[in-house]
Amino acid sequence: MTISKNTFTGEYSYSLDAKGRINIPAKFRQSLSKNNDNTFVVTRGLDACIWVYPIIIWQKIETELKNLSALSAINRSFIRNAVRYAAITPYDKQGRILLTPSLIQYAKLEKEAIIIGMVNKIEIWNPKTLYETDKQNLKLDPSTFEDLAEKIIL
Amino acid sequence: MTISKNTFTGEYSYSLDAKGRINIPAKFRQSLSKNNDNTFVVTRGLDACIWVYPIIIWQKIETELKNLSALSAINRSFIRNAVRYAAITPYDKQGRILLTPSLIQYAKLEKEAIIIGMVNKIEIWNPKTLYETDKQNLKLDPSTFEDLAEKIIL
DNA sequence: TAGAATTGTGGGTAGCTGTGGGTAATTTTC
DNA sequence: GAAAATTACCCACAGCTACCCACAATTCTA
Repeated sequence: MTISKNTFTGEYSYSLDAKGRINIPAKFRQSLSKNNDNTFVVTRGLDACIWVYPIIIWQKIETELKNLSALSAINRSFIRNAVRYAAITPYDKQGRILLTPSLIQYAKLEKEAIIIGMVNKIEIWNPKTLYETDKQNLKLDPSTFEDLAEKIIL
Repeated sequence: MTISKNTFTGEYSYSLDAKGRINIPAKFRQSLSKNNDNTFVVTRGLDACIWVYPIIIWQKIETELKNLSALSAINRSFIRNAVRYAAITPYDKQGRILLTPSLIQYAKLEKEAIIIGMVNKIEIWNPKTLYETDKQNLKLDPSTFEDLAEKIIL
């Protein structure tokens, strides 16, 4: 099997139910390597969305965070935010994970949700917020985009 | 076999069926190297068409995207747009891949479709759109072509 | 040139996926 | 300690998808 594990791509539309559960696309679950024990870690994204990591990827991130210098104020605040809202959630028999009320509120999630594979992690968005963020991003420095595009897209 | 692997040339006319499946020309499938597991990746092209990559080429792109830091908002936006529309699709016993509704809509595909080999990737076009785009391109500044000519020896 | 193999296209179906809801166990509150 | 609220786990089911087979047209082969 050459398909890479713990790698996610594509955009999907799913719905958050009354209990705060949301389905992880079957393709994403199948991409999870066995040692993840059907478990993800959810936390606040740096954008107004929820980030979902396979647990073994998250563990690597935690180790890296520990190695960051504790002297820098930026680092301290980043670590605090990244770790503070993180929750471990195995998915149920139907493939759903449970989101915390705090995260649902942070991402302003309502019933409809967009799930995006971001290669090594997954993002959950309110469609409106995603649209607004896309619009904002168009204003970012275009030359940086072009540099990236030249380097990466074949 | 002297033909180089994962290289595609030529133009073909194929049809998209009611289920969103489209045949990949046999010559293109035969050109795929074994480690692709009969699998392509489809995504949005920069023009109004669908790009089809052999999966091992796409995986190189994924690896580079994984190495971009998520601390930068520009990086996040770039990754999101690069992978958002990408779908991994192995071809079936008849040699067809499945296109997502989103991509079909983006390329305005109807029943008839033109498939073009673009060396390291494949393009799928609505014939009308292709014709219009060709016409537009003739109006482009010819100096752009000359710039390219200096970089690429035909 | 006749037969064999391959190719492109259409369609059927079993099993999976996404979504809702129920219930017993557990925790919280008074 | 009892009642209320919350949580964890289970089942149901409609719709869809992946996989299979069929077949005509084309290409290959001897």
